Amino acid sequence: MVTIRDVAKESGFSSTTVSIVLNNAPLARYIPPVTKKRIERAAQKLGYRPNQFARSLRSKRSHTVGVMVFDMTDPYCTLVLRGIENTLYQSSYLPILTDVHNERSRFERYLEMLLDRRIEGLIVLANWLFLDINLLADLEKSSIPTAMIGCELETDSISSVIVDNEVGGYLALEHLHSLGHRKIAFIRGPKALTDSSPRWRGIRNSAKASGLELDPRLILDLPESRDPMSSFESGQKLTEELIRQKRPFTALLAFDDMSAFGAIRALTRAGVRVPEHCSVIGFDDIATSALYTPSLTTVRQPMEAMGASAVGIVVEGINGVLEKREIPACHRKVAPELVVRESTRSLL
Amino acid sequence: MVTIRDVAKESGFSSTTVSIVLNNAPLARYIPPVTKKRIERAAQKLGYRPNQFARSLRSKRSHTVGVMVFDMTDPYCTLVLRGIENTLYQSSYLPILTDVHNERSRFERYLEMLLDRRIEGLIVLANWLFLDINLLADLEKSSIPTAMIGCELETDSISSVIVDNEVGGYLALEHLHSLGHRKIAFIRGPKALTDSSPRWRGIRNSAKASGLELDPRLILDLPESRDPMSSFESGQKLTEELIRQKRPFTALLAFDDMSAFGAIRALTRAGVRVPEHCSVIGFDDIATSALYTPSLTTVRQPMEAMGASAVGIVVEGINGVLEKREIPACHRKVAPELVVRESTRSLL
DNA sequence: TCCCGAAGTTCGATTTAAATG
DNA sequence: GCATTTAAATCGAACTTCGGG
Repeated sequence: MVTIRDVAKESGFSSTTVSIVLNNAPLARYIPPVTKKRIERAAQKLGYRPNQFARSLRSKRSHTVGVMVFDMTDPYCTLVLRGIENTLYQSSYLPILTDVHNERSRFERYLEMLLDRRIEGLIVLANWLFLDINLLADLEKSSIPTAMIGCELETDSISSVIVDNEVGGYLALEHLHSLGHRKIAFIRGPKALTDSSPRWRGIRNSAKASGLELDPRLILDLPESRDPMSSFESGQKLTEELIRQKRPFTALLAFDDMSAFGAIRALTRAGVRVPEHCSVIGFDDIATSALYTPSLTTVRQPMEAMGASAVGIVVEGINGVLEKREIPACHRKVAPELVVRESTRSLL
Repeated sequence: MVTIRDVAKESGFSSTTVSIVLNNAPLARYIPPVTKKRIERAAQKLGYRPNQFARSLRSKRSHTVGVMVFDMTDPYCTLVLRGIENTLYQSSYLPILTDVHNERSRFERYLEMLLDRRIEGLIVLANWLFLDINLLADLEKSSIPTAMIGCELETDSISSVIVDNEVGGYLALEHLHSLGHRKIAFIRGPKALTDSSPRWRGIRNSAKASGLELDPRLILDLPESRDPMSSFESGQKLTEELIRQKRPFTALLAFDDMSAFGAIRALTRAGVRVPEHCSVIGFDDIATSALYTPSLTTVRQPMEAMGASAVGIVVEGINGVLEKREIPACHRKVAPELVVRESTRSLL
């Protein structure tokens, strides 16, 4: 490996001067262009690559941000990660992505690894269940700026970025109602998911606002689970149940896109065509939703923007730490957006 | 930050002894249990966490493997990444994942960053186009064990793991033929993709073996593109063209699952039901394929296994470097598997 | 005083060589 | 020679201090 001393020797200057020139440090002002040229050419020639370990050891900086995802296979992740990656790239931080598979042991081990690598910030993508996160214990004392996406913590030391579930629920039902649907079935989220209750609140508010009455027998709940795939399967099962029940409904509002796909599968198999005989609306707008047949009407979470926003918070936090400013945690709630596609149709 | 010297002071021993004990180095044999206990308790008490930068600086090891993906939003990636992550986790290497968005500039910048971080191995997931990879230039001299997934290079310094496209193509057509289909439409891959030609070769071989004649007017090609989404759109467009042409066909063999989805969308919109009026088969078995309505019959690439296999090669290569053994590059071709679901149906 | 460059110290852990009883 | 411990050198870069012109 070629070191700074090799460059010094090759160029005929001391390693101090080489360091100053290559880093364009303040003192570089005084160094004549000829010297700079010579040094730069020497570095070029030898293929000098500063050792980041030495540099980090000295500077106590890693230019690294940890990213923990609870389940990479959840399609919800991909676009959020895109947003994170893009924004970090612009800030010249290198993300270190870990996937904890919703397992406590992995969570702990990866957290240790990230801490060992001296990450300067942390972004947690808590996309699916598994709650009793005692990040706090290990994190609060480390004073690493942290942002969670998709889940808000009571603590005020950890920032968060979440979608406004209540508005989203409201939009979804409002859309179905405006199309003339009155007999509507609902698949609610699992109770343990923090998204579930505000989303349902928005639905109830929307119902109240339009004078719609909700039939309790058309309201079902997804079971607890730590697997995104189960959302699909449960969506399918619950819808089959709904059909067996023979209570008529002309539209179905699913908790998320995955359960909506399950519902469509069940309906189609039962000979109920979507959207001709029954409209279906989802939530999230994952990549598959646009590709589905029929393409899915849904409430979009601005996932890339959410990822970018989390990075913004964390980078701001890092700057705060560097300048010894105290930056309070912030909690952002972003607005979702209705995306109308083929799976919903007007009764009018 | 608490250093080894703090632990030394706290325990009453020198930092040398502390290091020996905590690392359980060979010399630890001579150190009496009492001393060890004292040191361990001191470390515990202070919450000592060895500085990886200092350690890496000394040992010249990073315990890190770089992973470059050409496009994270390609659904093909997710499961491969799972396989990579899982296997690296077991080997105690930390993956550093970068997404180059199929952009040359990002590729180069991220490669620099990874090299700066002294990755000990590299895995490249070349899932979609963008060929003229001159990795070689930067990589061969660095002597970092490298494995590519999904794309085989002529060079023999870089290992590869690819699916046996020819077998896959064979399986796909054989399946349709065995169901009684004789008028079959084909959507081939873009010419620039290395997967395209062997896959087509397998199809032709299968046709020959069963005495099936291929109608050139039912054979279309996906255009070049560096966006996985375009595969869907093009699949849809080409199928619409096919339908407009009014040449009858009872089955369609798509290049990949995305184009198959596009085809299904086009067929469905045209009132052709899948699989009642037309069977469709894809390639890859991405996550969405099982969720689609109808669920997609396809040729599965064992993606997790491919990821794991690449890690195996790279870790083996790292061990080789450490022991100064010369490990030749290896090229693995894994067998695909037919997955029969709802989108294909027998004519018999 | 201003400009230029070098010698020496520091970061934190590992390792070699060596000093004790 | 053996068990036990440690001082000092090392890794590579950056910064502080200082001297010569």
